[in-house]
Amino acid sequence: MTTYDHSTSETKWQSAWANGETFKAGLQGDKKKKAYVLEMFPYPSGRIHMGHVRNYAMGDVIARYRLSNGYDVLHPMGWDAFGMPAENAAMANNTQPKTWTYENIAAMREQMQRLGFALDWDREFATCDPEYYGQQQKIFLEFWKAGLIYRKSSKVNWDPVDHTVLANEQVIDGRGWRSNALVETRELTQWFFKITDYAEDLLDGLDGLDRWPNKVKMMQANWIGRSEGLQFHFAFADDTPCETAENIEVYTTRPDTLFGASFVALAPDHPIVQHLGQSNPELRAFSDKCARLGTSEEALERAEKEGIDTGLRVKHPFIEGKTLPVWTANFVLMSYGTGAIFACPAGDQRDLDFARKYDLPVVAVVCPQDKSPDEAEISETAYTGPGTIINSGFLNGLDVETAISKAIAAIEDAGQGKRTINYRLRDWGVSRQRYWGCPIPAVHCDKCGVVPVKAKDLPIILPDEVSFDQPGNPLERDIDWKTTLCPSCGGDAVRETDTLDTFVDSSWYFARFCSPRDGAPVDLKASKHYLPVDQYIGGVEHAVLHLLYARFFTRAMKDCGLLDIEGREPFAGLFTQGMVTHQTFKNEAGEWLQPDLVERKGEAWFEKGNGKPVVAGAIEKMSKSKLNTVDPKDIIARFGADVARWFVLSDSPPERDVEWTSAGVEGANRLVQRVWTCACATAERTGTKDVGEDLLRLTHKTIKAVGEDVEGFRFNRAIARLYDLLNALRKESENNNTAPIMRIFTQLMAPFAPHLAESCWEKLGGQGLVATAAWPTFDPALCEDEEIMIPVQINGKRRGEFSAPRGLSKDDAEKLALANEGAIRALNGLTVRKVIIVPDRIVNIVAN
RNA sequence: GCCGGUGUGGCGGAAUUGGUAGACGCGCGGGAUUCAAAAUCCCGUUUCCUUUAGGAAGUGUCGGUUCGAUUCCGACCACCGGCACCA
Repeated sequence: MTTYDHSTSETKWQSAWANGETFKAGLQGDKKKKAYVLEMFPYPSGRIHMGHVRNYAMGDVIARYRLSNGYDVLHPMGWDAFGMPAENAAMANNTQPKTWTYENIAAMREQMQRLGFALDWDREFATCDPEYYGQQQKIFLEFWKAGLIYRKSSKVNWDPVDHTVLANEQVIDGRGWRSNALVETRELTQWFFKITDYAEDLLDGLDGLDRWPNKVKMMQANWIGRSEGLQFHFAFADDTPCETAENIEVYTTRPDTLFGASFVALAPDHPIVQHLGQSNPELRAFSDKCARLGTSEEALERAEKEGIDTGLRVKHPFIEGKTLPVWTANFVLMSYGTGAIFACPAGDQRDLDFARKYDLPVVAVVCPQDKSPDEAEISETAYTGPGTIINSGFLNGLDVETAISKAIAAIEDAGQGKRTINYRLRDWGVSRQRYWGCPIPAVHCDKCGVVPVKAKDLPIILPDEVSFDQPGNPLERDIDWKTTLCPSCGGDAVRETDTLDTFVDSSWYFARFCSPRDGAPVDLKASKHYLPVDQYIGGVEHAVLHLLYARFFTRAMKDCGLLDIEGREPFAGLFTQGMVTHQTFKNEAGEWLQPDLVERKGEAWFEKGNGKPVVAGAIEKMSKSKLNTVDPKDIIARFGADVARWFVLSDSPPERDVEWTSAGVEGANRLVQRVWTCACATAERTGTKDVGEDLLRLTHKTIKAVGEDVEGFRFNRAIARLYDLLNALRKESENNNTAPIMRIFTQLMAPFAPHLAESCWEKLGGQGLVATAAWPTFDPALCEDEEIMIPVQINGKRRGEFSAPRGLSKDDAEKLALANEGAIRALNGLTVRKVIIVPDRIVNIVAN
């Protein structure tokens, strides 16, 4: 018997799998019974980290389990390879994004292959391959033809020093991350996908996603934010006409509170405010200040509520002669509804805070059930619940629901507005003023305007070499690349230099995996066979955007005839795993530091080597940009791939976040050695007697439980059960033939520690590869014990227990409980009032 | 700020979803083996009080429903994710 040598074993079995095309889709299992298992593909940052190992190990367990259960498994891998980090690296290291990206991909592929994942590498691609983004450009043209694409002006964060557009992430406290200049907002004409056309469809589709976590469905529903309400207009008061607008269009979900309206508020970037600002410096200053908050909704919402009176007044629609002041306020978003609201401070906390701050009137209009109208007055807390309408003319006495309908009817009758369904979801802006992305296949011609590139001229390939010595988008300065002929008139024209949001790349890659080398974006037969993805696995951080965009793409592609799929949903099953987090560190200059360059002395942290003080930051998900990643290479080198895989799955429930610690890796390594020792000892045993009934029962229970745990993503529990079975196996008498049980153990362990399992399988005389061996079955009769322990409680506290056969009658259970020694002791001096018996579970005696 | 989530021993966590709280692993303590160590094996390990045995408290905090609550309800606290140009 030798110690288990992981590196020999890994090399051996990885090449055996590769040579046997074990994980190639379409070659194993039953073609009619397919399983498409997919983990969200990684951004090629250069090195994999423990978060990747956890993510891909989970998918691998599922893929291997399905393979053992006779499925034709599609389990591919690729690279989400466009995006900003490549440009940043190019600037920092004087290299090209393309070079940097493909080198990273090579390094990460190598690391992943060492982990022995059951992947079909023949289907690999990167989104920055022209073969991929060329197909994406075809999709773009089809969407354009279908009316799903348009251009409009919208805001970007502008760095006035670097002359470049900044991502929200690059705006820190209102300043550019590199230049430290105060960020401005600029209007640019940009490309949009009409995702709002699918708002209702995307919302409805959530109902059918029974294998999605509720939290994700809820977040998506809230994001789409369907609301029913009233869109109507306020006419300007006679003494304050407005030059640019006839009236103010507002949207409200609470028209029942119109009588409580105390002001109208416009977004700071509302056209009316912009216009007034031209002649009102105070107003302009306010708009400018709001613009400096950047474009992120978070920044806008967290800013202190402020506003300014525009001086305009509007007529109240229901109260003759009453007018309301028109303010502009930073909590009103131009992007939602009409960019204008009416405020009823009594019924909305933000409106109330604002009204108190600027001394605007507050009139209670909804009286809660448990209060009388004179108690309904509002002080510091707005009332948003149900109740009876008061102080509201013709709506008085109605409940909220009825009042809403009646108010809408009144406005509609007066021709001032109509019932409207509104969505929070906005159209998807896909323009990026960057080089390292998929070029938008459009041409600007002075004569013909914006013209689509002809499909036969695709792909529009990015230039390989660009210069980053000036800020801004290198494509704009690349005259050779930019200059072209108009596809329509043949005259001189220029290419569109905006590239696509990288979310576009990841919105259909799962479909491309079905036929990765096809001349069309997706081969319809292949997509019909393999889609939808049966099990999609990725971080919760993608719960809204990526998943919503992919759902939109699936619908749009299907409607354009680019995709064939049963139903309209790309991911039938979704599992959102928790993140692997780690403390972040910064030096005095505010630069991120790697955890392994930092050491702790007492309560404080210092840089290793130079001893400079270090600021310990938040514990956040591992990400290359914050340098708080932990590379699995040391663990793999010391203990092997199986230990790394086993360890990341063994302790924490997959959906929970884990703070990274290597404490316990030795435990996983001990297990691997113990399994190998046990397998070797088993193979050498000569005992021929059947194993004991306890072990047999435990084995069947374990087969059942591990299967259920794997299907339910409870890998930590499955592993705990494997420990149990192994412990029992090791205690079994030398005289018994444990080989059949050890072979079952090996199979159950295989999805978690596949190399070790192959070695054990071979040692134990298993046929072929354990990877493709049929999953063991269990006998339900052996999964339940005949004798069970039943606890006895007195007044809810456990005082004893007795052993009894399963299915014991209630009468017998009561007798045995009352005769129980512990129960008798506890009942001393008490009178039994009631006995509660849950069969095969518990007996609770109530006494006093 | 808004939306979603999480909270159980020294640590990661388990608990058949309202029925014995702490499975399994890590760590720690004790022992065996060894010239010694490593490795391995065995035993113990929620806290506190009494020590064969027993009792009390205990699942972020406070309160509620129930014969019985980690599980259901209400309020609060802490942390994490997302917020449309990070991916």
